[in-house]
Order: sequence, then C-alpha cells, then structure tokens
Amino acid sequence: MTKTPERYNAREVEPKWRAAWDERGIFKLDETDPRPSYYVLEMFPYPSGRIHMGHVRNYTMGDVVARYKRAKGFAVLHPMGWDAFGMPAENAAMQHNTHPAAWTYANIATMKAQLKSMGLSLDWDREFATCDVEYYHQQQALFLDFLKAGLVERKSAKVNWDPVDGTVLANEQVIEGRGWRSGALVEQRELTQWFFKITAFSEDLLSALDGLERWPEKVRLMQKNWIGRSEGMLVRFELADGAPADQSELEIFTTRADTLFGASFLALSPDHKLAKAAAATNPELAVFAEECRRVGTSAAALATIEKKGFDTGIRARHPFDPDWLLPVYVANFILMDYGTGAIFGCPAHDQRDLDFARAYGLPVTPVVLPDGADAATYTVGTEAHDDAGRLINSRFLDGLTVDAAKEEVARRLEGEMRSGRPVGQRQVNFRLRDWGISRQRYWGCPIPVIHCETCGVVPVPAADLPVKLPDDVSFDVPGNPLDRHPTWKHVPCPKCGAPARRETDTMDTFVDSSWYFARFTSPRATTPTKRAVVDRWLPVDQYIGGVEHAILHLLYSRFFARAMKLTGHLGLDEPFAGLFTQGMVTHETYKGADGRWLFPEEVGIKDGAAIHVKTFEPVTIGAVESMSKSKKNVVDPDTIIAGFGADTARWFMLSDTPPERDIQWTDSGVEGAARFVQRLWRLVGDLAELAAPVGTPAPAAATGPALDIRRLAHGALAEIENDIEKLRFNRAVARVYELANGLTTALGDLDEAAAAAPDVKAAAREAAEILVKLFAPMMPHLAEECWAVLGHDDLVAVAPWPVVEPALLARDTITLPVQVNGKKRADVTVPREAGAADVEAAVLALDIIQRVLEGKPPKKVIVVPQRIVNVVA
RNA sequence: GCCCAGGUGGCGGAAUUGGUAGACGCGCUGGUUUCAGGUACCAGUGGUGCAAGCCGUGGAGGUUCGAGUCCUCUCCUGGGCACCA
Repeated sequence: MTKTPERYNAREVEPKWRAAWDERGIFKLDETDPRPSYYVLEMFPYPSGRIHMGHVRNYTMGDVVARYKRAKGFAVLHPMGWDAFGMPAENAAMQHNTHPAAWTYANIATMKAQLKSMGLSLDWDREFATCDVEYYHQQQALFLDFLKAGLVERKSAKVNWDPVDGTVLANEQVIEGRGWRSGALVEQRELTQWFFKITAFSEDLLSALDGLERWPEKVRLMQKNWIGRSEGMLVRFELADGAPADQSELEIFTTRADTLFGASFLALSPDHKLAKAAAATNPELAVFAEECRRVGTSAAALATIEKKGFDTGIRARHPFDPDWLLPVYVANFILMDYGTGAIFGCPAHDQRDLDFARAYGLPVTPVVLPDGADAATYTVGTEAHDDAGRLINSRFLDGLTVDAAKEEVARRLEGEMRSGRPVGQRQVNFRLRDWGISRQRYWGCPIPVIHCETCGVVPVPAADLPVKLPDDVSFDVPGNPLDRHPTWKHVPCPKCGAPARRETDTMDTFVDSSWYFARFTSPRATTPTKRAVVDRWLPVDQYIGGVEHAILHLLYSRFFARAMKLTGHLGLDEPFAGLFTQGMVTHETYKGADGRWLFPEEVGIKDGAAIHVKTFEPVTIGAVESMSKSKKNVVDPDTIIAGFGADTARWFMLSDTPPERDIQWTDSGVEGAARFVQRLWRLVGDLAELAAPVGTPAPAAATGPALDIRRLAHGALAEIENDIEKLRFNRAVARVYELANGLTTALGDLDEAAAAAPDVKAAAREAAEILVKLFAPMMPHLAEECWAVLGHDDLVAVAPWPVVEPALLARDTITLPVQVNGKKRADVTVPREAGAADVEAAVLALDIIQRVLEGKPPKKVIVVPQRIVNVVA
C-alpha cells in the first residue's frame, strides 16, 4: 500500500449526498406501496430554538432502523413534525415582544435545517406543526366527536393551580408538589374544567399492558402503578349518636374487609360531607379542618407530617354488631378523592392506622395471626402486621385465611340489606383520575364550545371549524389573552342566536401529541384520519423516545387511540406496538475558580490538571450529568457536525453505550469515531483497488484467503442484522470494527499471487459491498461515497440488504475449551461432526490433561456438544 | 417507607442466557514513520508471581461437573411512587 490515501472530507461530501437523496425523493413514502409496511417514529421535538444532543441520539437511532428496514424491503413510513404549542412561546412573547407564532415558526425553520444536516431519511412532505391551523382544526373535530361519544365532561373540581404559569395542571404534571414546567409550588383551587374521561378505560388501559410485549418492562410497570387498581369493598356504617339530621350512614372503601373485627375507629377526610356538616356546628373542628387543608397544598409537607385527628363525637355501628359503636374522626391523612374519602381504621394491620391509634389511645386488636405466631401471646407493638396469616378474635371468621375471610365478609355483607341496598359490595378502585385538559393560555388549541345563557354549553358546529386563534393579542399583562381579547370571544349562540361567548380555555399540549402519530399517515386530509390509510400504517412498529414520557404522553396516547376507535377514526386500541426508551446524553460539569459553571470549550487540560483556556485559573471537574443549559455542560450539535461531519456524530451516538442507558459525551470518543471514518475510507479504497468489477458474483467454491474473506463478511452480516433487529446498536458498531479489523488483516496477509487470484478478487468485491451496506444505516453519507468508489452509480440508500449464506458460518473443525474440574486447561480441535466419544478420546490424549490427571483415570468426562469439555478428576 | 433496575479492568462496555470472563472502543506503555504536533502503522495492556501457577465479575454463604449468569442473606448506586385505605 504505497499510495498516499486521500482524506475523506465530510464537510464537502455530506451535502452532496443529501442533495442526491432529495433529488431522487427516495425517502418519500407512497402510501399505496404494496410491500410490507413498517412505521418507525421518534418522539417529535418541541421547537425550543436549536436541537440538542438528545435529539441527535434519538433521531440517529430511529434513522438506523428506518434505513435498515428500507434495505430489508419494507415500505417505510418515517415522518417528522413539531410539538409546537406551549408556554415557552408565550414566555418568549412576553420577554422579547414577539408573537408566539412568529417565534415558533422561526425556531422550526432553524431546527429543521439542523435536522436536515444530520442526513436523516425522513419524509419531509408529511411534516406539520401542531400549531398549524389544519392540525388543530382536526383536533377540534376530534374533541367534538369525543364530546358526542360521552368521553368529555365539564365538571367542577379541585385542581392543581400553578401560580407561576397561571394555569391548571393535571395530576401527572405535578411532581413533588411542584409544576412540572415552572417548578412552582402548586395550590389547590376549585374550578370548572374540561376533562377527558380516561377513567372510563382504566381497566382496559391496565389489562392491555400485558399485550405490549415490545415495550420495556419498566414502562409497563410504571403505567400499572400509575393506574393503581385495587380490589376492595364499599361498606355502609350506620350512624348512631351525634350524626347530623340529614345523614344516617357513612360509606367507606376498604381493601381489608377481612379485618373488620379489628376496627377501632372510622376516619374522614376534612373535605368529606359528613366532616363538613359536623364542622358547621363545631368551630374547633372547623379550625382543625382548615389546618389540614393548609398543609395539603404541598405533597412534600404531607409526607412528613404527623397523623392527627379530631373526634367528631359521632358514633357509628359496626356492620356485624349493632351494639358495637365506633368513634368517627376527621383525620389529616385521609384523601377525599380516593375511594369515598372515608375509611375504617384497623390499627393492628395497617401502619397508618396504628400510628393514629397510638396517638389517640384507641384499641389495637390483632385479628390476623402471622404464620408461626402463638394466638395466646401475640400482640402488636409499633409495627402493624399487613402480611398473610389466619384470622383470630373475629367470631365467624376465626381460622380462615385472609383471602377466605375477605370472601366470607363480602358474601355476608352483600346479602344483608338495609334501606333496600346491600350493606356492602365489592368494588374495584383506581388511582387514575380523569384528565383535566383546560388551560388558561393563548398558545394552544381552542376548545370548540360556546357558552350561552339560555342554551348552556353548545358545541361549535363542525361546519364552523376551525376555531382559529386570533392573531392580534398582547402579552403585556398576566392572564389569558383570549379572555381579555376585545372581540374574539363574542359570538352568537349556534342554537338560539343570542349573544354568547366562546370558551377561552385552550387544550393541554399533551392533547396535541396524543394523536400526531395517526395524523402522519394522512397529514393533509380534511378529516382527522383516513381510515383505509391509518389502518394500514398503525400501529407504529417502532416508537423511540425518552423515558420521561413513560406515563404522561404514552398513557394519553393509549387513551386517544381507544377514544378515536370508539368515534370511528381508527381501528385499534394500542398505537405503539414497539417502544424503545433511550437514555440521556451526559457530560462532565466544570466550575471555575469563582464557582461559576463553565462551558466545555472553556476548559483545557495542562499537566494533567484542568484549567481555564483563557485565564489559566484552575477548574474543578464536577459530576457527569445530563446535558443542561443551566450547568453549561452542553455540546452543540452544529459545532460537531461542522467539525467532524454528521456521520461521526451519528457513529459516536451509537457506539459503546447500550442505547437505553445514559451516554457520556467525550472529546476522545468523538475523535475515535472520526478516526474510524478515515480508516473505513482507506479500507474501502484498498478493497476497491483489489476487487473484481461491479457485478462479479461471489466465488461459490472459495478456498484459502478467498474463503476466509467471505467468512469474515458473512459472519459480521449475520451478527449485525441480529443486533439492529434488537436495537443493540453498540454491539452492531463493535461488529463493524471487527469486520474492518479482520479485512485489514486479511488484505495485509495476501501475497502477490493471492491478490491476483480471481476468487480473491471476487471475494473482495463481495466483502467490500457487504461492509459498506452494513454501516450504511449508521453512516449514510460515508457509505454513499464508498459505494461510488466501489464503482456504483446508483445509491446505496436504495440497495437491498445483503443475504447471509449460512454455509459460510459453519466451520469444518471446531475448537473446544477443555476444563479440568471447571478450570480451563487446554483447547482441543475436532471435526465438527465428532461424537462425544471421539471428543473424549481426543481430550484424554492431550499431554496437559494427562499431566493434570497424573495417570489416574478421570471420574467423569462431560462433553457439551459444540460448547465445552469438562474432565472431572 | 414501598416497588423496579443495576454493581464486571484505569474508563464506556461484551459474554450466544448455566459452558473459554474482559469482545469492541477509549485511555495508557514501548517501538516505527514525522522537523514537530497530530495522523498512520507494529507490539503490549485484569491483578500477582522469575516461572509452572495462583487470584479475580460489590460482599458472605449455597446449588452444580461447571456460576458474572440460578438460590438465600447483605451492602451500595440509579429510577419510579409516596398517608391510595
């Protein structure tokens, strides 16, 4: 190899191939393409201004899958769009006096150019932003259909109010008592709001998780916990003394009806109607209830407070014994919106009830005896027993298991009638709440209803859609610009024609992202979807995004699919057949001498110590954390792509770290990736010089070096295909390195005669083309340039994936490791078809084995075919 | 507190699911090329020992011919949920 290899210049080459792809339109999908379909989708970005490394990682992974599936002969749908409504646009409007739309569309233009520079195989013809009128028009149509189908509800509810953003948040948008976006402490307020009835699907959303086999177990578990199903009973307690005149009973929910004979009190939420009635005549109780509510604003405070209660003086009768009276407390640890807002307390078998009972001197009677404990001496101290056991002190339940006792209590209470209703009934309860979608904001999809004084809430007629956002709005004062707009909300009632007003709330932006995947199948349709098209392309075969959306976005999307099915917009329940959640991109953090964060480019290394590149002051290297602007540990994708090329950035993102884990961005790692780009370029150049012309078939009966080269290529092909199918990109990358190493060595070993042999030249042709096709999904620009060097004038992006020849994967002889007592001592090479007896004989003939055995016969020889031999001495 | 996931060289990580621990990359060491830096190339790189060998997958036990992988206990790290009756 005497010629001076030219360097591969990514900066010049990459734009050329992107233009070639565009020109040929090869990533545009024909919806009627008869080949098997494959839908790969990455979570679409919020147009915040510029893409970050997390986007690069996410979209690179999706692109590998898309390009690979295309090569495998699928008709691939791989679209991109923008999750474009939301608060940052309004904040920018306030700060910089721009219009949210102008800000958003400018950001989209910037980010689209950045995504294009990555060389992604996207069908840009399908692009849309959720703030496009055409998109939210169809979303309003969906809303009206959901309303008609009874899936939308307007109700007054205690809501999470974010005082900084001035809007309502869904439960799942409150994290540790703070708004998920603003971080402000959330307050509880009573407001009339629009809700999607996601709880109508609680049972189905839970049970269908089992069928999502290509979802991460972790995500399924998180959703399961979030939905929070529990089986229990509603039990009616008759009120005896001290009850308000209009209330004669108290209904509680319990999952432990078996412990009814261990009851020592009843407890109410301060917001329970019985508590409120009692507080009306008891000022002290009213004060206590008010105290509870104050604490209740912060979940962090809730977690640490002591259990407190207030005896209302009311007494209730035990359902199995009318003479047994139980005190009714108001307690600070009872939630109004779970179950009935009331419980019965069994201190011996519930820790919270035990803490409460100890504080107020209430009886603690064990009714479940742990296995192995003695009934005569068993007592409960400071730890409640909530595990299994047998019932004691429980009359007719004594001796039963917990499950059997639950059955027996249910049977009896269901059979006992009071005022025409059973005293108890089985009930399944869910933690999941309905999804409040009202937001008091401008930059969102308007809720298409009109409020009329005589007709009430009137849906906007479908023919009047879209309800467009007005352009002339100002953000100089707090509050909702739609609400204070001089004319927008004033409209005649569609029913009676009288003056009425529009709903000024807009939809939660999670609504926008709950059906965009369906819209991509027919992005310009004048209905939300086209049934024939959407039914062919959904579900998404592979969805890829961040695990931070494990609950919110994915649960809402699953709800939307069901709601859209019910209203005839599509034909399935589960929108995402395969889900992959990728890890974050991390980087070291740096702090200067003054304690301020520094950007990575401000930091240099001198004599093994980190210093500031300008001031030479010492720099402290901090923890490796996920990239964030606030800590300045960010690397700009543009800088990397401009400096090294998109292929290097893509390759690095796929290398080394398993895709589901956090990846650490390092300079040396990127440089390594860049070096490999050059190495591949030289290797393909060398192969091209040696290789037979384009179209030469692989040598069928190769021997010697030609056979070795073929085996290398086909071995790598089989492995990489398997790795990409399983999204194990880091392993696929390692296999490409191995193939490149192997081919480099094989080329170096060829003597002049071998290099001139036709079968070697044909094998080199085959190996070079396999190599290029194998890395083409990961480094598509380099692959095109290599493809051209190999003499092709078509694009590798449309070339079919190579086919493995299984015969090349098998060897005539195999080398087995030989262990003695489980420790490896030798290798033995035997014919592939050798029987166990032949292998054993070969092993025992080995000098090393004879030496270790010291001439004695082995106790036993274990031969695992094709695997290993173990000699037991 | 409860529920998950995970601890493997200096670092990121492999290991066909019970069968050669450390693939591949980064880093490092020595050498060749180069005025030099970088690049490129060659050799080496878990620990220990002159060596045969011995020790090694957070820790302690166990099952097995054989354990990173299975079981019991324990420590640590990351994530989710959090008075859900």
